[in-house]
Amino acid sequence: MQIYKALLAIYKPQGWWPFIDGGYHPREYEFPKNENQIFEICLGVILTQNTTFTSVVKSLNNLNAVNSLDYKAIKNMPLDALKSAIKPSGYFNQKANYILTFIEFFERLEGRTPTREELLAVKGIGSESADSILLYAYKQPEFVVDAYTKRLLLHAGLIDEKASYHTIKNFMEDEIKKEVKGRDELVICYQEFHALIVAHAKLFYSKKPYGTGCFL
DNA sequence: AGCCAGGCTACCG
DNA sequence: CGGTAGCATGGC
Repeated sequence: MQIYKALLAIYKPQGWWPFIDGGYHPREYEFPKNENQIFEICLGVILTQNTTFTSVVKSLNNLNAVNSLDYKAIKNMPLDALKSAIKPSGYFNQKANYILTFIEFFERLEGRTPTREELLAVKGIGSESADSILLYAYKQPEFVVDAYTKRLLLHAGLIDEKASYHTIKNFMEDEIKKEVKGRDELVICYQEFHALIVAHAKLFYSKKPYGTGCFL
């Protein structure tokens, strides 16, 4: 929580998850406001796997340009057109299939919030994507662990080199829960904390040796 | 030129 | 189980 407070003071609220038509929305936590925005987040989560978000924005804009930024339209796109649209995000063959598979899952939900186990059973959705979808699309208190989180915590001496995703996630959630009470407050803290880690780590944990210049 | 990006699956031992 | 090759484009 010391790290969280320091990052928040320096970088300010990040306002994740950004939407392509509205960008970031710091200090506004009522998003997503409708089913289309929920799906846009899920789509962004899949596209951003091992990819920069700027590349994802290009893909989302490509889809939007052909009026296909919703799950019904994507389902009706020719597969090649979908692959072409998401090409900037890389792994377009895999991701196109992941997206179509996810849409079938999303439709079967009929607006219901999925469980973590259900999400993990969808091909293309691993631990980080499941938690990102739950935290940002469905406002569930699930901390998102990514490569940056592990690098930062390792450099801070708070975790072991071989700590698993599950171990790191539990560590973060336990520490945060000591101080943050209330479900809504927890969700906001998880959302901002992960976003702040990314903002900070882009600057100090992208190049080896990781952590060079980190002032935390 | 080479490394990294807001990972995941399949397959290996 | 843990470990790793393959996936692919774009930016620096």
